[in-house]
Amino acid sequence: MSSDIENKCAAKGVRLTDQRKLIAKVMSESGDHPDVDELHKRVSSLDSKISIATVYRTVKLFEEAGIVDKHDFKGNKARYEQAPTEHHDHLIDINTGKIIEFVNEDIEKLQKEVAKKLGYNLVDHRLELYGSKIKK
Amino acid sequence: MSSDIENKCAAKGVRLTDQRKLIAKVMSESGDHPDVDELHKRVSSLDSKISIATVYRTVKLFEEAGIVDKHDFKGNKARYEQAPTEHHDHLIDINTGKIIEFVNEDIEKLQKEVAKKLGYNLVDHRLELYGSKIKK
DNA sequence: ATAATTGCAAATGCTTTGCTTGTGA
DNA sequence: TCACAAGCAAAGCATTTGCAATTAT
Repeated sequence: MSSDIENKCAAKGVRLTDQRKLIAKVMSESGDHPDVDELHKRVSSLDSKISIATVYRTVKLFEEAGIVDKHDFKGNKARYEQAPTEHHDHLIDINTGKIIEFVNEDIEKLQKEVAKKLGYNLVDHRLELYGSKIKK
Repeated sequence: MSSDIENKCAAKGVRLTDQRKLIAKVMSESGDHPDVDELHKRVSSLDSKISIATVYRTVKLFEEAGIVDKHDFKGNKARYEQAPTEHHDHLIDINTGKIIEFVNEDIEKLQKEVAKKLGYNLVDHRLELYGSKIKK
């Protein structure tokens, strides 16, 4: 019962400690985009002595290994999610904070074109939509 | 010789102090996207006693009045630019930090469509491309 | 006149880090 | 074994804020 992220760590040669295993497990099972405090809260219920510094160091480690993605949405602290197999962007509900993932190949293609036209290779991008629910 | 931003302040009923006038002037004349430190540096050459707290308070004030835009590009501190008349997005050169502005109506339209399809009205968005220059 | 603004320094909030002890391979 | 990781508290950095003095309208 090693978690998804745990397997990726093994594959990347990242040393697995008990704490990292717990953080990996919690992140693997999280369907949302928790911030460090929230992660620490969730992990603490499994190991009450884990320090928040360890959570910070671990998410950074995972991020640098390409195992998790970090997001800095407007006005919020950094949030994390397990690196997805297929890329997606985010729509943030400005009233509730709810995050919805979406994929749009046309936009992806246009971004590459724009970059190319400006003389650049697209290395990374950030696309976030902020919206309010349409009432009916 | 009142600056562009100064006029907008008057129009919005924002009280104009000497310090604010200087910050408005510097921002009006800036073609780039300076951060608060840089703004403070530029303003200090006109008034050496202006405090950085005032710069922070003023850019926030201008931002809330819709007079300047704030950008939090990846890995950098907040940068500011005079609110443009026509919207644009940014491409950031990951090697030099250079910022290039661009407009793409197709992407804009697609963003609205994506939001609508998810049941949201698009209120705001963030699109940043990170790229490296194509060598020839 | 007087409510708003400034400058300063202290406080904040998130994140990183130094150091000593503990531990995975 | 022993280089690396954890826990703790202190430090860092960008930004905000309390307060007394100053200023714009």
